[in-house]
Amino acid sequence: MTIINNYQPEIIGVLEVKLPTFDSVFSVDCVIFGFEAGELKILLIERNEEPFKDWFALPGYIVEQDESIDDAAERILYELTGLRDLHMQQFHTFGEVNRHPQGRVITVAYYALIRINGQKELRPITQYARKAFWHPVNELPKLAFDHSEIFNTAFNKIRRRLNYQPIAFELLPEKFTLTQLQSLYEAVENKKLDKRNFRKKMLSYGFLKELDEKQKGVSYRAAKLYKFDRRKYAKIFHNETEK
Amino acid sequence: MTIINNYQPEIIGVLEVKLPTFDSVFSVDCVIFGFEAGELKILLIERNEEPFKDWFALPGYIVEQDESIDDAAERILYELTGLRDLHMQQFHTFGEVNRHPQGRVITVAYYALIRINGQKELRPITQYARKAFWHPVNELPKLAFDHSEIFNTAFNKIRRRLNYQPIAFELLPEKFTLTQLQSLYEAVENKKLDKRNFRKKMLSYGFLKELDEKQKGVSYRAAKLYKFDRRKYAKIFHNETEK
DNA sequence: ATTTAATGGTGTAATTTTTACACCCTATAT
DNA sequence: ATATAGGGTGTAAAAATTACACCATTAAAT
Repeated sequence: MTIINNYQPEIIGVLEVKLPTFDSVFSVDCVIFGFEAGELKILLIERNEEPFKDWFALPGYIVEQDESIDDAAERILYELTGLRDLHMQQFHTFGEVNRHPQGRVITVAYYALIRINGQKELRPITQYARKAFWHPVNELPKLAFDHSEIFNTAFNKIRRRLNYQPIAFELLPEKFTLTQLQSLYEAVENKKLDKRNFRKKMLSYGFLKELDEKQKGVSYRAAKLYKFDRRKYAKIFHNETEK
Repeated sequence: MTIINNYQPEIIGVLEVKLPTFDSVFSVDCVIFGFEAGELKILLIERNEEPFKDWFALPGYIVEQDESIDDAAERILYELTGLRDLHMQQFHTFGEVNRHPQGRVITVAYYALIRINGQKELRPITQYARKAFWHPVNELPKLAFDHSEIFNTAFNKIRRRLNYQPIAFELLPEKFTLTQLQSLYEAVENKKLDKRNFRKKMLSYGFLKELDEKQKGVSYRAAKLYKFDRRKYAKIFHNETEK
């Protein structure tokens, strides 16, 4: 049984006491989900640095000393992929001693869900990523570090949250059809749903706003477009927060 | 916009590259729930060290360099309270820059649910806690650091999980009555439940095993005792894991 | 102009789940 | 014996979920 042992307070000023420290690093990793062509995808980078140079990895890097981890997540995602202003949600911290080959690195993992369409080009700002790209969540390649495990944890999380958090609407364009919404649910849950029951249920919640617009550019009967009404949702569900 | 800047690889051996590091500390904090006398309680310590000397706080301390955070959580809880072999579950990491008055400390928070009765005495092993004790979750005092926020996050988490994870049984004695189970649900959800409906529903799940025993030492009609059947639960719910 | 291909859009009945609700039973203490 | 305190049970109404199939509309192809 190890007893906590390296706390040897040292008086610096009148009231300051130095914290016990050792070389340690923490990082954030981001699992960014998108939905395109009926497929669920995640954002990967191709690493340009050792270790795992040339491997695919989740966008992630080291947290600076003077930024919160939430801020770090936003900054790092931007620097590695060019994406910003997403609502990222922390979901788990991975702290195995040997998860990084070069030393002790604890990583806080975040996920976010975004619309792929209409996003500006993916373009890493730093040299640490050679490129960033979307990859379908089925048939994922091996990823650097323990990133496959991080991805699996994230996927399980959002799969579970899909049915009690309004996360689907973050993946779809602002205006979407009920069929698009349904195919997203089908992709995440990996099963077919009944069209009539799905529509009945979704509409019964009362937070979908039917627009006067229709789909355009399709070679078949155009579907009505809907919007997610965040205000109504908050009213109905008493603004339950999630942390 | 800060660009990642302090990664200056340095060749040490043939293949080793030094990681960028800075003084940083991470810790774990534990929110341990117990249930006693119809009340939900958590485990607090009275601090014996600056900062926040003499304050009440969640049991928590600094992770060692060579232990995983999961291991650290178990060790630290033991050292501060004398409790061990709980199943702790990580639930959130708190990373605000100024959450610790003496420097940058990121903390990974864990929760666990345990039976208070039959636990051995609470007895801190280290000097960092003067004592450890149970305190009802209603009327909690101000806690050190951001521990009140950590507690609130934990409480919201378990409140939500109560209805889709078998966590209630970790709080009760191995053999319990349906009334005890119900009063636990009522304490966590903070509302009265209907006795007949509650029993009907609980029993309908099929994972409660009725024993041939009855309650003892009560001055009224003794109630039947039940056990939670973990194997049946796993069968019924396909062993859904939670991370 | 007609046909084809592709998806849009709709209702009802059966089943299951949830809710609301009140009284007698039994063990102990007096 | 009786008072006390919680133990234990059923039914009907309402709500939610499931299963299930066909006609409508549009653009493109002919």
